[in-house]
Amino acid sequence: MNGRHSGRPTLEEVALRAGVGRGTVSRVINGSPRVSDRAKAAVEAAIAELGYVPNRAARALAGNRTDAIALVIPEPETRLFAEPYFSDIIRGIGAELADTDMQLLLTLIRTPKERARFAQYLAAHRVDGVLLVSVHEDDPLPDLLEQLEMPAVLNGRRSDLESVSYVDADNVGGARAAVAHLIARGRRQVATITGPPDMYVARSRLDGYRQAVEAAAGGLDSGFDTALVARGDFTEEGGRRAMRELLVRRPGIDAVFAASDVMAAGARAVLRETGRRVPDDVALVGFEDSAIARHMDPALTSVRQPTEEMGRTMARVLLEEIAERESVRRHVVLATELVQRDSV
Amino acid sequence: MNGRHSGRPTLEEVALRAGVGRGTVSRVINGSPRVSDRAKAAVEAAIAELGYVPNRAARALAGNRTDAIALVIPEPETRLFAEPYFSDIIRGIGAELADTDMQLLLTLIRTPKERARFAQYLAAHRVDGVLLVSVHEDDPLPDLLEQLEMPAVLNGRRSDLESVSYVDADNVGGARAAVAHLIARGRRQVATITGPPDMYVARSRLDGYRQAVEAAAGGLDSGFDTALVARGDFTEEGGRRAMRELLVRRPGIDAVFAASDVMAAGARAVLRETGRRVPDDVALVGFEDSAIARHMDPALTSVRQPTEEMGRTMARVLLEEIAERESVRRHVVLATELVQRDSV
DNA sequence: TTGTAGTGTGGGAGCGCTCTCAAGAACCGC
DNA sequence: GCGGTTCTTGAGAGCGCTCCCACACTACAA
Repeated sequence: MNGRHSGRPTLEEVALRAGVGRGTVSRVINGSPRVSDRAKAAVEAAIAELGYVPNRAARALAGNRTDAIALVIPEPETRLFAEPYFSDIIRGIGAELADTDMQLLLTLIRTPKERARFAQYLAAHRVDGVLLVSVHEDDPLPDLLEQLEMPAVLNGRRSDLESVSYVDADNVGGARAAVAHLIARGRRQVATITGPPDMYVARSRLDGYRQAVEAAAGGLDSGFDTALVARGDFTEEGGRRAMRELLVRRPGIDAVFAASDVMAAGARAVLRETGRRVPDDVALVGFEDSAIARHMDPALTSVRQPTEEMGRTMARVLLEEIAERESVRRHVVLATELVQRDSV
Repeated sequence: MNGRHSGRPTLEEVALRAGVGRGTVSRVINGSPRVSDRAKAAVEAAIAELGYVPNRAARALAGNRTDAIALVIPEPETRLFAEPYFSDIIRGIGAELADTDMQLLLTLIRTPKERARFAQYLAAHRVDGVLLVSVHEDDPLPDLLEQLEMPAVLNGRRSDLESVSYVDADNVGGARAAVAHLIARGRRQVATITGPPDMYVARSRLDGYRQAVEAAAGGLDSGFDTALVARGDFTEEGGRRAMRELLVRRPGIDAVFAASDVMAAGARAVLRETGRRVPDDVALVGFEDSAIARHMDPALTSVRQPTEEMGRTMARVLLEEIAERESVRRHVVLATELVQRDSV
């Protein structure tokens, strides 16, 4: 640092070198069409020679924007973070943002205090938009975002009536396909382990299950039977409990659709304990196609979500929303796919 | 936005309301001691009444800093990202940063082009410091950081001579403990599957293995025997290949220390294929204590790293380095711990 | 009394950009 | 060849902060 001057060239110096005014340089940098080819070339040359890089802070200050978006992760979910799910989402977001000069801010929220702080943060408009993962039904954040007119995209939705933009996987379709597959393989007593009923994703997967069961008509011992539905909580222990419950209620079960791989892992353990073989005695399907699925024994058939694509889409949708002034809400649902392994 | 004015109060308005000058408000905000109690109280009241939040961009511009640090993740590693390892690191970083008003920028680097761009990014001083995870030996980034005098902390190190600050786990100690445990349980032909030799972490774990073997004296069939060392690459397939190799060379192996859980999973598959039981015929220990370890069958004994603590420490060290003007390099090594499960 | 430190304090200058506006250059049709 | 467009351009005026200097004012020593 040579005293006063920090060493890095400024827009003014570029202008001087290119023999044009500051305004022209600014126009070139921002891709304005109203610049002559000659001026543009001169500016570009000067930028290259000087190795000029715009000062982000100055830009943000003058332009009243930040060129940054926040990825918000509620702390209870940081465990979930450990799933390929999250890393894929993040990779997708990163890929979509790569060609932009948007920055991705990681914001973990763990305490109500931090939540309040984040609200203030938003109110101070320190980001241009927000990406929210794993929202719960009672999450106040989306509403706050809406109220502040802050561009935002959710990963998943809180309900059918979700007003904020979201990108979601086709949970209903995925679950339906999984259960239909079980039925097609001749299973006649297909149970399901659900997620917490206050989560939309859990209800959706249950809906898919129900649709497949009701569509099967005579292919099953019974129609939709609540005794075949056990409630889990997306944890392994929850999967265990639910599986035990199911076996008490209907010992003859020959297939289980678990609404998450982790719960499937719990169920699998109980099946083993009770001397049931997978898939010979009981077929098992999970949801998410996480690492666990591949490493289970036998490898778990599971419903895959296009996770990276979801991340990309979230970023794209958010950028669109930031770009346009009117806030048109976008709702995107991406298809899921059944990945067949050895547990069916 | 009501025309000219964006609505958010500025420092100037706070000053007006508090009946002081701009300088005084700034001093209060930045915790300068040279403010009278009376003035301080007045300013604080005004801030509260107005709900004032400093404008980050203006601050950055005027103060020539950014209050942001970058977490850099090389793309090939984003898979790794899916490990609890990363999420724990990130959680640790987040925890340490929570009380600061530092922002965490997520930067994925996947192509050489993006790498170049990031270099430019750094040169433009758009962050106050950098956190680098999973550095490879030939990674030029740390040197670039050093050259730019940019505060930086690595997760792990490139070699014994690492000059940049780093926070690492005690890989040697962890590996030594794991192998010593195998020997203590009476295993006499303990093999190891290593990581790529151009990774320091892989060499460290091999060192630990060697130390334990050499310390065992008569407790083993032989001393350090290169036939018992097979090279993997931290992938499951690599673990498989290495395991096959070992079985060809020494069919009587009764224990394997894999330098990562994923490779242990690969090894386990081969052991199963060749009709060997774990742990009855061959005991198995991994490293990392990832989710896979818990879900393997039998559950894998593995060396746990204090991951969240590593994240915290990285952030703390980086903040210190940013705070002080002299760049004193810090090297922190945190202890590991053997988590015993059923594979030994 | 005068001098010498030492506190608090206000406000000018400036960080590096974008935006706006008016003026000059170039071009059009008649 | 003229008035009227349209395009291009330079530069002033900020954006909201921090830094720093100078000016009170106090306190105490000479």
